[in-house]
Amino acid sequence: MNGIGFHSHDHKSCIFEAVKAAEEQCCRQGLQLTPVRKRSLEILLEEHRAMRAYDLLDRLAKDGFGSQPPVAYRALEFLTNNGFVHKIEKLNAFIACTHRESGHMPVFLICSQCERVSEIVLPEAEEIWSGVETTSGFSITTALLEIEGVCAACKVNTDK
Amino acid sequence: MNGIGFHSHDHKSCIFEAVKAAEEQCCRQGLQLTPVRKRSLEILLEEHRAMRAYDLLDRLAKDGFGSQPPVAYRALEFLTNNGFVHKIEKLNAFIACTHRESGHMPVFLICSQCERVSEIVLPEAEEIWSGVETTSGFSITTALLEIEGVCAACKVNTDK
DNA sequence: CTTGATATGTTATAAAATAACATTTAACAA
DNA sequence: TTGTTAAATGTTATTTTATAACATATCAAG
Ligand SMILES: [Zn+2]
Ligand SMILES: [Zn+2]
Ligand SMILES: [Zn+2]
Ligand SMILES: [Zn+2]
Repeated sequence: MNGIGFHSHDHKSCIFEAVKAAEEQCCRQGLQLTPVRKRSLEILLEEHRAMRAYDLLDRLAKDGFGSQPPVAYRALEFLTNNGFVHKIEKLNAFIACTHRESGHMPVFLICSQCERVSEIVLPEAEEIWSGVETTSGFSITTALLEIEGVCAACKVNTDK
Repeated sequence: MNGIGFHSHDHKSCIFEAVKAAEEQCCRQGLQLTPVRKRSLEILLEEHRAMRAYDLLDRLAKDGFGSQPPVAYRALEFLTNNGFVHKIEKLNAFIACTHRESGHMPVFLICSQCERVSEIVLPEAEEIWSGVETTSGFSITTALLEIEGVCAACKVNTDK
């Protein structure tokens, strides 16, 4: 067990399950989870935090893959396009998805102190988005919700 | 009148009012709305769309201000810190705020076709954010909600 | 007048992302 | 088999976005 993403969990099985789910989804949808793509997903899952593209690139290069920016950006494009990874725009960084429901619109809590990022479920989200569509006549394709602040753990530390 | 931000409005008075409000707020809070800062706000208000920092810089340089990146970035930092301008993270671009309530958390609709951006009010927002705080123990400082899709006008054009 | 704080200006550099093109790989048709 | 394609990977070069570092100017307080 390991304290990550604001709370402890069994990280090894979490990686294993996520990779397996990705493999299955790729199989079903005829997508190619090639070595560099799979390894990128694994690295992001292992880190379990928002990683910048160039940090991922370093890791990939050490593992014998190409060492130039497009190597990382292409893998990230594939992974984000297919929902395995999300981009945190505020951080120019990427994080492995921790929710297996396809097509969900991710919501992130970003702690300014420990820099950890937690992907949460906002049950009201769908309802809100459809309300916006109704009142504005705007057809939503993607919604990005990034919430910045101080996580519970850091608050405790600060109080001391 | 001019079609901007998904709907028509009196743009000149909209600029005038916003600049006046900024001046008053700066006066009240002891902030300095210096020439370059004021001009930056005016340009963003005139454009009434998301502008990239280097586009703003070009405009400032033409108006006799400095021509190097920090000139634009510093003005933008002042304006965003004080709520006169918002950054659209998805576009790496900046847009003048169209809501005068201080401390509001902005919500943006970004049209993928015409690239126009509209800042909207989401009445449920405060309630949702505080719900997140309660359930997660996370203290929110800022929330970023960027919604991408197709605006009503572009939908009509596409249907034709 | 001096000092310190704030703002502006510059040069240089860092960080993030993409364009363009060559090479490889694997599936497929002739 | 062999030629033909499409997808993926690799590289070099460049663009786009943002900041560091430092010099100069402005102005109010002491
Ligand atoms: Zn997710
Ligand atoms: Zn934290
Ligand atoms: Zn606003
Ligand atoms: Zn549109």
